[in-house]
Amino acid sequence: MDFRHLKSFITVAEELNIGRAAKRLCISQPPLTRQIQQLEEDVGASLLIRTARGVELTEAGRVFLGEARNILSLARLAVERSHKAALGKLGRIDVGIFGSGIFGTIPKMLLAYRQACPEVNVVLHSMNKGEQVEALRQRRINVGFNRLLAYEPDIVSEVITMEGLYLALYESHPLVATGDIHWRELAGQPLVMFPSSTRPNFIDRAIELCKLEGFEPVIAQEVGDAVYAIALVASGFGLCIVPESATNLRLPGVRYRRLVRDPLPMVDLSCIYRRDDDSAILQSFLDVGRTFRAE
Amino acid sequence: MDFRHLKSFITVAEELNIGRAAKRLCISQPPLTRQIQQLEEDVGASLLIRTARGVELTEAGRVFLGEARNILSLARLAVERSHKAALGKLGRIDVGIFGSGIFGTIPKMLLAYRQACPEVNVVLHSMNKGEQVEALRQRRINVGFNRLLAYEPDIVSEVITMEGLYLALYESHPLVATGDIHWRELAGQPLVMFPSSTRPNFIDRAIELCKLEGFEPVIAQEVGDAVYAIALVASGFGLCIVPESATNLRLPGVRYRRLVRDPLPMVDLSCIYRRDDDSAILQSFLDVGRTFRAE
DNA sequence: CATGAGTCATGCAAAATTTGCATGACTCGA
DNA sequence: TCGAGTCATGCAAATTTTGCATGACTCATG
Repeated sequence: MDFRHLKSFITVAEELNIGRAAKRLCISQPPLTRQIQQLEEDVGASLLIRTARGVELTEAGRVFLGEARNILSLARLAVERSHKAALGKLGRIDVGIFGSGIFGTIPKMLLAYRQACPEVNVVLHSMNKGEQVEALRQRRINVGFNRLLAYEPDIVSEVITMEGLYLALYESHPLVATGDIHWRELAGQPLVMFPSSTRPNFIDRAIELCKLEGFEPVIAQEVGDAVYAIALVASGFGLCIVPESATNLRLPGVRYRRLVRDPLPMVDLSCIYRRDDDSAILQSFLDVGRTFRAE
Repeated sequence: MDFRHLKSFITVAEELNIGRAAKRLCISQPPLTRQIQQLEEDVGASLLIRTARGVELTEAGRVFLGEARNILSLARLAVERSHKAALGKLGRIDVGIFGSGIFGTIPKMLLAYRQACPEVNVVLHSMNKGEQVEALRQRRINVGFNRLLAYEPDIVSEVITMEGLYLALYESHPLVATGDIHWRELAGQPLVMFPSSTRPNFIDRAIELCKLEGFEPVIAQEVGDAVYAIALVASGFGLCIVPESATNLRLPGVRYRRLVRDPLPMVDLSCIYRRDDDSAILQSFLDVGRTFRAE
C-alpha cells in the first residue's frame, strides 16, 4: 500500500469509472486497474463492485475512502508542519526570565513573538542570571533574559535594549518635588537595593556610580526582587534605583523620577543563548528580539 | 513520498544510524540513504543532521517523526476498519420497527446484535408494515420487523419467531378466574383491536379465527398501536387479543391469559429486507436474528 | 600525529516494479 | 443482433529501486 494507491483509489471513487479516473490521473487505464487490484489485495477486502457502466463502492470501499482522505490530508499536514518547524514557526521554546522582567520590554517582545509564531509554545521559567546560564548549558531553556552578564565563552549575549535608571520614592519624600534627579542627590539617602544575584549585578553598578560621585551609598535593605524593593519604598523604607521598565509597576504611594548624571546612567536588557545553538526556533525568537533593538 | 519512506525514516530516527536501520529493514545502506534524501527533498526540509557517529534529528525531523507515526497507525487502522466493514462489523444499519415491537424478542435481538457488532450504529425508525416496504425500496432502511407480510417479489421475509396469542383482560373480568381461555369464549365479548395497518393485518387474522369458531367478533374499538389498545383494556373498554411479546407491557389492572384452540393460534414475527441486498452488514444482522429463530 | 574503524554519500549495473499498448471478456441498451 | 462502453490481462518497454564497490569525512586511539 502506497500513497499512489490511495490517490488512485480516491480518484476512482470520485469518478466511479476506472477509465475516466485514469484520464484524470494522466495514466492509462490498465495500470490503474492493477493498482486498485493491488490495493484490494493489500487491504484484504473488495473495495469496488465492477459493473457494466463502471464501478460502485462496497461498504469496505466507502470506509476506506474516508480513511484514505484522512491519511492524505494528514500527510499534507505533516509536510507543512515539518516545514514550519524548519522555519522555527512550530514547536516549543523555554525562556528564562528574571523576577522583574515581566514589566516593560520583555512582555511586549513575547507578545510580538506570539503573533509572529503563534504555533510556538513559549514556556517561561523564572530564574536569575546564574540559574539561566546553568539552565542554558543543561538545555532546560533555549534563551534567557537578564542584565550585566559577565562574559561566558559558550554563551552569546545580545543587547535587546538599553534602559535609563529611575529613582522610586514614596510620595511624601522632598525629592518628589523636583523633576529629574541628579545621581549625587542620592548621597545620604537610605536605599533599598536589588537583586543580590550573580555578580556583576545591578547593586554593584549602583555602588560604582555612587563612588564616581564621591560618596558611599547608605543601603537600608537588600532584597531579591524589584517588586519587593518597590513595595518597601511604598511603605517608606527608603528609595530605590530601578531600571526604566520597572516603573511600569505602579504601587500606591510610589513615584518615579529619572536619575541623571553625565554620562546618563543606563543598564542593558540582554538576551542570552548557547553559542552552538543554531536551531530555527531560537533564530525566529532572536529575529523578533532584534526588531526591538532597532527601535 | 510514500509509506516505505515513512517506515524507513521512523527506523532511522529510532536507530539514529542509517547503517543499523538498513540492517533492521533488511536492505543495504545506500538505498536507505537515498530514500531519506528523497524524503527530505519531498518534504522540503532537512530532517537529519549527519554526524560522524550517525545522524541526529532536526526539529523538522522530530515533528515529521511524530506525524509519520500517526500516518502509519492511521493506515493500519484504515485496513482494519475496511476489513471490519467488509465483515459487516462496522457501519450503520437502519431498522424499521412497528410501535409495539419494542416489547419482547426484538429488543433482545438488538441487544445481542450490539454485543456481536458493537461498532455498527443501529438506528431505529418507527414505521408500520407498509411504510417499511416503501422505506426498504427507497433504501431508507436496511431491514424491517413486522407480522403477516403479504408476498412482495423484491422483498424477502424471514420468520424470526412464532408467538402464541394472549387475551388482555381488566382484572375484574369473570374470565380472569380461568387459566387458558378457549377462543370460542371471545364470542360476544367487546374487543379492542389493533393495528389497522396494511392488510393482511392482525385484525384480519383475529376475525378469521372468530369465524372459524362460528361467531362474528364484537369490535368495541380499533386503535393503531398495542400500547393504546392495552391502555383501553385497563380502563374497562373491553378485551384485546395480543401477541405474546405484548404481555411484557404491564399496566395496572390488566391481566393476560393464553388463548387456545386447535391448532394453537399463532402469529409470526418476521424480519424483511430487499432481495437484492447482499451487504455484509445486513448479513451480520440476519445472522444474529437467525440464532433467535433456532431457539 | 598517523592510523583505523566507523559514518554517510555516490557512480553504476542488475533487479524489480510500473507503465502503455493491444486485446479479451463481458454487460447493456438501441 | 450489434455496437459502444466497461474492466481485465498478456507482454514488452520504461522507470524506479536495489546492491556492490568505493569515496569522503570524522573522531577516538595508540
